[in-house]
Amino acid sequence: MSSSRYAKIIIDISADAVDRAFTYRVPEELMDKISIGSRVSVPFGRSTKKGYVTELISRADFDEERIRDIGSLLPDAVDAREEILKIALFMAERYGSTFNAALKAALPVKRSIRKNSRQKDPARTFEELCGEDRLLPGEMNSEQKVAYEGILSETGRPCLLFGITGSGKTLVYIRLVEEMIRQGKGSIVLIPEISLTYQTVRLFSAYFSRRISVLHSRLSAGERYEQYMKAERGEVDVVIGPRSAVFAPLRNLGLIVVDEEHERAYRSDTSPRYDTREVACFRADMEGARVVLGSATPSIESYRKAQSGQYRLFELKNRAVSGARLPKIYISDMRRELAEGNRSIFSKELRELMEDRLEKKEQIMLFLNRRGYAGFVSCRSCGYVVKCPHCDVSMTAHNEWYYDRSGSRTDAARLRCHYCGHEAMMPRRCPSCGSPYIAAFGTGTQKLEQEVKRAFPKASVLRMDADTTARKGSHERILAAFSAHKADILIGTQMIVKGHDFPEVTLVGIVSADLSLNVPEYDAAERTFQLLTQASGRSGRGERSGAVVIQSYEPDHYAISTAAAGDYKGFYEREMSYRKLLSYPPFCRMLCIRLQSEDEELLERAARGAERYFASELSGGGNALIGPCNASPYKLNDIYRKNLYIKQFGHAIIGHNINEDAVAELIRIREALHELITEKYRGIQMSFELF
DNA sequence: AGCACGCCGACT
DNA sequence: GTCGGCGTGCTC
Repeated sequence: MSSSRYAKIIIDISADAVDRAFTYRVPEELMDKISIGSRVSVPFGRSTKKGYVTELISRADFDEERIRDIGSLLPDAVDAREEILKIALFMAERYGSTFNAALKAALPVKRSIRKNSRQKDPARTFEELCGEDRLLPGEMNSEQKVAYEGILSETGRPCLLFGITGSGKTLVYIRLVEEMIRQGKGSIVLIPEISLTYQTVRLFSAYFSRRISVLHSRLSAGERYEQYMKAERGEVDVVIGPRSAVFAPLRNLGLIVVDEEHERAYRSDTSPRYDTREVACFRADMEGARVVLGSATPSIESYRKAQSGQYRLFELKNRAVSGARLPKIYISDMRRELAEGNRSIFSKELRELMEDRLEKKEQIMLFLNRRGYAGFVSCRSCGYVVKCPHCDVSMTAHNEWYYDRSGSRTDAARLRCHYCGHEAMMPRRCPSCGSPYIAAFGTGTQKLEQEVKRAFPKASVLRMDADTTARKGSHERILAAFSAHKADILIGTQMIVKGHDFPEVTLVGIVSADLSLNVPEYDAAERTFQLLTQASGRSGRGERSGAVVIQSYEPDHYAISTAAAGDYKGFYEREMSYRKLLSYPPFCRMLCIRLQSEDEELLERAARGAERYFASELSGGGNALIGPCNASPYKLNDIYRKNLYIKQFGHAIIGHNINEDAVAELIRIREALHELITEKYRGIQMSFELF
């Protein structure tokens, strides 16, 4: 370190033009203080900027005359550890972001905590929350032991822990973390999202109460920073948190667990659009740690990797708690219901089972993946559909009420855009033809609630969706009320499905399985299967056995039939043959290039330009371009969006480790198109996603 | 990201 | 004549 007279420094500006290292001279007094990852202040142009030291070198690699001195070493700033720099470099390369943007994703913002008397250590808060119902794990059963021993004996490969709901994956994680602690190593446990009631969080916080850091969305920037520094200082053995926790600066990392590995939340939706599982594997490989991916419904790509030997597979096929039975699953064919004259939201089966459960004072959950009152508003005379003026989507009707000047309650329908939040009045007459026959169609959770109340007037109903949980704490309040059996029926969107344990629920109704099946994405069936499996798992968790009703207009679809049969492998086979037929991942690697601009015409030209460039320079060698096509929605917040998809399946047939070559090829294509667009079509925003 | 340099339109 | 528009290019 003593001979390092120069430092390569990445300046803290997220722009392509400066996203490279600049060389600075290390002043005498900083020579023994600066190391890789140091946060420094440097003169840049005519201003002063912050930056990170990425390399120390002894000889100048730039015109000596023009090299400037490092200004100062920033006191108590968040230095990046060398591993984090390497991860950021990997992310910048793989996901096409700037190095800076990657570093920003990986490092917390330094912010001091406003010392507020009510603020506590988040781990403590969880401990108290768990209170008397300390959920202490017991002994592992034989399946769990096999997985545990196997994971510990595996070196090099990530492990996929495929365990049905209730098979006790968490106990395996806990024992692994304990073993790591015994070996003096730290662990990171990733979960798709943190809610106060999430079981894995509760178990971990109760079990590792002191030396755990819990990162959740309610932490302020200061608290987050504090938790980060605790890990940095070696004060914790376990960090549990969402995807960003994969960057936790634990010393001597031994294990990364990715729980519910199939969840979408593991893909970042802002640049850098990283896949947490890939980052976890990269980091673990670099630091000699193990990776465990756990799921009851593994993602197609992970299961495929387990099949091809890239991952090692462990299965938990039995429920850990004896006596817990799997629910009975009914599929209601809504076409037949309609043909038989049933035009209501409920199939005959669902209605009868609901009546039965209400009579027995058992609880019901109804799942519908659309909030608001109705999906769209349209004119029955001319067919006009009310659209958001800023987005290319139909407005959703919402029922709202307010107290007018005289103090009486008034109901009013309002229209809302679920993408940008734009609101408008429900028109009384068609804005296009003036006809009064304008009405709301389709069903959202609000309308479902209304229909439930009408059909079952004596039942008490709770609704949980983005609209009823807007205020802080309402999420927990609704779940607590339902848990205490203050309501018979809980209606909700996605958010009621995730990991909650209500022993008195003996009926789950999936009001429309088709909503997620019919989204225009290649993995719609996979996501439907996961959703149905997860929702079904909510029923009959206690002593009484449960039932599930799946309503669909497409009841023979394999995603529905295999989910109903609890047949993961059957689903996997069908889905794989579909993916193969249409050349979708994992039979290729796919790069999505998103272009956007306020200028629709410029966007059109850029997309065509990219298409032509691909055709003349990049096609062949197993590459194929799909598109350009309009993104969904085409216009969002007054910005037009188009996508191009490039598939790379030249190496796919080989089966083993196809991915890295294909990814390298797609990165090459991405760089070429990035250059083209930035040079020739200024004003176009560009981002990438890798599948 | 900033900031300067540079080359064309309407104003003190 | 010059003030100022933002296209282009550079920052160790």
